[in-house]
Amino acid sequence: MDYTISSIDRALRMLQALSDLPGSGVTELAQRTGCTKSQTFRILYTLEARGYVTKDSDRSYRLGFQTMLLGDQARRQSPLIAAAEPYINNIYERIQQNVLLIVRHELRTACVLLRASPDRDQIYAEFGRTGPLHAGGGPKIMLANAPRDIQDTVLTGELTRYTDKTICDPDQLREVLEKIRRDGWHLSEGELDEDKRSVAAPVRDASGEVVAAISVTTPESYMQGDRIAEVRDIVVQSTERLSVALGYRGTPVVPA
Amino acid sequence: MDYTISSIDRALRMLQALSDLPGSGVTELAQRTGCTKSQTFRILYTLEARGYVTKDSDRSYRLGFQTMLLGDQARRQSPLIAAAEPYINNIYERIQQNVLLIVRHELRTACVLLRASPDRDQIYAEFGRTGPLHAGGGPKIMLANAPRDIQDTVLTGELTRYTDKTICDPDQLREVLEKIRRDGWHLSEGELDEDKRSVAAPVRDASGEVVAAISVTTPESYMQGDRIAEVRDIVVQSTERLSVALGYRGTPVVPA
DNA sequence: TCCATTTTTTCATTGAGTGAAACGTCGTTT
DNA sequence: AAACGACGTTTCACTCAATGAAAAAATGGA
Repeated sequence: MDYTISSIDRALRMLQALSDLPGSGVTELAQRTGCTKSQTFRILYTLEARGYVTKDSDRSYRLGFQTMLLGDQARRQSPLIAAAEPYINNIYERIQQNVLLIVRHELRTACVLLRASPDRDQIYAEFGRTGPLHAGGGPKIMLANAPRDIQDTVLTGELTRYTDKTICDPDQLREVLEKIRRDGWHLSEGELDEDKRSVAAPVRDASGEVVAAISVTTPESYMQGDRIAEVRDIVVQSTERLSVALGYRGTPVVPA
Repeated sequence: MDYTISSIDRALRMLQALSDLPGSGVTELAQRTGCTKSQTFRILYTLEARGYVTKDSDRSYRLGFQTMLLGDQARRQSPLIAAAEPYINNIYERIQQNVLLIVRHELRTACVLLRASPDRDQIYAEFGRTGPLHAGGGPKIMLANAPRDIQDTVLTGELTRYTDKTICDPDQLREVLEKIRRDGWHLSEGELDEDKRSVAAPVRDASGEVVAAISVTTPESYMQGDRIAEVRDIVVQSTERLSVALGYRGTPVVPA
C-alpha cells in the first residue's frame, strides 16, 4: 500500500531540484519538477516561511539555513557516520589516499563521508556526490549486497558506459557480483575514471545487512603490485572492525 | 495572504521534531508535533520513501542520508558561507579563539560556521546550535539590526535570564541596541555563560542589510584590557571586508 | 500464553490543495 | 515613452487527496 502524501513528495522534489539548480525561479522550478506554477509558488512559499529555502532579491531561490542545520543534525545523529569516522581517518593516515564511505539509496550510491588526498588529482568522488551502482569499487560492493529486486532492476536496465573498462554486459556483471560476495572485497579498475583504481569492502550492521562500503580510490599508478594486497588488508580489516563496532556478530545476511 | 501548504508545513515540523528527538516512534512524534497518529505515520512514510528519514529495525525514526546530503548542498550553495570561510579562518589563526558566524531566523540565532579553539574550554556555541536574540555578542548584533517588529517582539516578550549579567530589562536592552547600532561592534560580558566574553560585528550584503554577525568568543580571562581593542579591530575589519566581498557598497540599511 | 502497547490498514467524509486563468510588476525593446 | 514579453503573484470554483476515527495486525513484555 502506498501512503505517500503527494504534496509532501512534491516539496521534497522541489528541494531536490533546488539542490541541483540553485538560483532558479518559480517558472524554471515548475518545469523541472513537473509541478504547476501555482504549486511551485506555494511550495516555495511554505519552505521559505520555515527557512528551508531563501528567496534572493532577484526572486531566485536557494536552499536556506534551516536545511543546512537539519542536515548537520542528520550527520550527528547517524550512528554509521559517527562509528565510521575514526576508521576512515585511520585509513587515510596510513595510506594518504582518498577514502570514502558510501551508502546506497534506491538505485544510486552516495558518498557520505570522505577524507580526500590534498594533492587533489581530480577527485572523482566529491563529498555528497551520488553515482551509479554498476561501476566503481564501492558501488559494486553495494550492488552485490543489495536486495535482489534492486540488482535485477540495475542489471536489466541501462548500464551507462563511463570508460572502456566499464562493465556493461549484464551476465559478466552478474559473475563479478557473485565473486564480490565470495571474496568480501573488490578491486575496481578504471570503470568510472580511466586512470583510477579503487579497493572496497562492505560494512555490516547488527542485523547482518550491508549498510555501507569503505572504498580507497587512488590513481592507477599507486594501486599496483603489492600495494593492492596491502590496501586490501587495511580496508578489509577496517570494515570488519567497523561492522563489529556497529553490532555485527558475524552472521551476514545474503541479499533476498 | 498565507499560501502555506499545511501538509508540507507538518512534514517540516516532523523533521524538526526528529532533529530534536532522534530515535522516537510514531506515537511520540505525533504528540510532539500535534499531528494525529495517521498523519504522523504517513508523513514519516513519505519522508522515508525519499530517504529523508530512516526507520531503524526497532521502528524508531532518525533523519536520513538525503537530509544530510541536502544540507551539505545548502552549505555549498550559500554565498555567505563561502565568502565568510576565509575570514573566519584568518581570524582564528590570528587569535586562536572560538570564531563564529551567526545568522538570525525568526526569533532565534544560529551558528552556521565555526572555528573552535581546540582546548575546548566548554564551547557554548557548538556548530548548528541555535540561541536567543537578546543575550550574547553575536545575537545582540543581529537583534540591533533586525526589523522593528522582530525587535519589538523580543523586547516585549520574555527575556530569559541565563546569568546575573543577562540584560532582562527591555529599556536597558533598548539602549544597548541603540549603542550597538552607533558603534558598529559590541562587547558582551558573561550574558550567556558566566565567564565568557565575546566581541561581535555585523556583516552586510549588497542590499545593505545585516545578514550575519562574526563573533569571537573567549574566556573572560583572555578578553581583558588591550586585548579587547585588538580583537575589536580584527573583527570589525574582517566584517567590513567580508561585507564588501558580498557586494556591500557602504550604504547601510537602518532596520525598518 | 495472554495482555498492553504501538504500528499499520481501512474507509467514508470534506475541506485543503489544486489548475487555470487573470492580474501586476519589472526589465527590455522598439 | 509606449508597447511588449516574461515572470511572479493572486483569485476562485471544484474535486480528489488528505484526513480522523476506528479496526486490524504486529510486537514485546509479563
